[in-house]
Amino acid sequence: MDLALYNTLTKTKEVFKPINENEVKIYSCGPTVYKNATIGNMRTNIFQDILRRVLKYNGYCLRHAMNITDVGHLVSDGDEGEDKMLKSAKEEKKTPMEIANYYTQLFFNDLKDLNIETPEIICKATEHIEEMLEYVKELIENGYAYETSTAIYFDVSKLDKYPILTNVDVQNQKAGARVEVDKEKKNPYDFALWIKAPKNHLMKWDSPWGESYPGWHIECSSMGQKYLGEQFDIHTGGIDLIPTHHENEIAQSKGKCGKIPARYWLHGEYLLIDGGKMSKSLGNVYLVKDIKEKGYDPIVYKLFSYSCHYRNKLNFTWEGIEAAGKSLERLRNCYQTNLKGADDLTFEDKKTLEAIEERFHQAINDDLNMPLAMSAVWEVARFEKKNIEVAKLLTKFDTVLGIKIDENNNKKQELPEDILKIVEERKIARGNKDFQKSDELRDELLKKGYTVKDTKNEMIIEKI
RNA sequence: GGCGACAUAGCCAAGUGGUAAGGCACGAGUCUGCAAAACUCUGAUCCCCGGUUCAAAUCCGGGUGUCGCCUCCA
Repeated sequence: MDLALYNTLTKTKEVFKPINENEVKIYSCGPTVYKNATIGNMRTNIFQDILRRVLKYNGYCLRHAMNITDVGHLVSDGDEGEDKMLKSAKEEKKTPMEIANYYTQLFFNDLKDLNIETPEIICKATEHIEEMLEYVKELIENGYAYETSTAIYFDVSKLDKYPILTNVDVQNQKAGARVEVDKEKKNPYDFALWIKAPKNHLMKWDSPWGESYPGWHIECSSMGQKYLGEQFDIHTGGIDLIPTHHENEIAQSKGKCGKIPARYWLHGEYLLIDGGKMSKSLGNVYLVKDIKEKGYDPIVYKLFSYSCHYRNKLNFTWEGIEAAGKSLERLRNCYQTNLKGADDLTFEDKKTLEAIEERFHQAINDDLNMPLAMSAVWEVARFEKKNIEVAKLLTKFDTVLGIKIDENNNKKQELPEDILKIVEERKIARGNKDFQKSDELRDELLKKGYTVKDTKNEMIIEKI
């Protein structure tokens, strides 16, 4: 069954054909570790995780690299201004390295909470300064870069076409309409490859141009090439990276080796908050931590994101999270029910399940259509016959979903002794059909923060 | 000003030519001493107008509305 992916490069859905038959090489633009990753960032990571899992479902092996930007990301891409790492370091009175390590750790904690697979290769910008310098030198040798008093710039006019990802008329754009123009730049769209460090600049390295530091785009080009080669299969990132970062990565690669670094470019759309953009000024920036603090398993957010295709905007609301929370609970319950199910499956049943599995596979292979795939998942979850084979199929689906469907919602909790005592009393009262006392004890448990659910055979006590 | 996306039931959303997936909420029911949980059932002709077609939510034209990008951003 063919896997089709939407390629930003060609603006069409294409059948995916890897360069090497069995190993798919992917590069994902990772976090800039000077601040918390938001649930918006995480939507992109979830999308990338789905891509990984779908490729594996189709039998591919992966070589997936993701960078950690711990230097070189400027406040303004107009090439002046502070490095973000330095800005945070100053604000938090820490060294840039401390800041980077701290937020890198938080980032990986989020990935773990969301059950997102870690790429095979994690590469830090600060550990690849040599490679970046080499890359810039080659660009100069190839005639694609020039030096000014402040930086080494990439000369976009040397390219056959720029930009290629978006429809912008570079010639007729008003240069400097909103940003101050560096008079030494040859073209308004020229961007900095390497920047000469001002005095007192904290993060800087020796280079042929004195103490200096890398521009934003060069890290991805050089690390991508180092770990995946001059051209690899898939490059991913958020949609906002298209016009600047990815455009310039392509420019750099063309200047160095004449190739566009990846054949397929996949971009995840934005997450909206209450119908609009997430922004600090609106006070609607949420982190994974916030979802946890509201009492939800972070995986609820992951399941929530499956309600919408990755190339469409998804509107985040707490109502939506509540809905996804219910769904996750039901799915896990269904799995447990099937695990213990003893219904026999007929030949027809098996054929029905196979057909659903087929639909699931088609959905994920149709440009990772998770909303459609989920409808197949629900059909299996609601399958009238309860059998371990059904549970196994759900487990198979979960290799793509990654929602830990086999996690038991009702796992026994350690209850304090005073609570256990009340529970025992209530069991006796119910045994004697003393429902008045039973209800009183239920109220008492509620006051102490525990809910009670009576099922046929047992009493389920849960902490609120 | 330039570029682009979207508009489907109360909400989140699939579907891109043959008479509308799925989830949540609501309502009804089964079960239960009750409650909760669980389970079952129930809902839309697809922003408006015009056109193409045997046939359109789906294609074309024109409106209206919402949002995003063009400065850093997943």
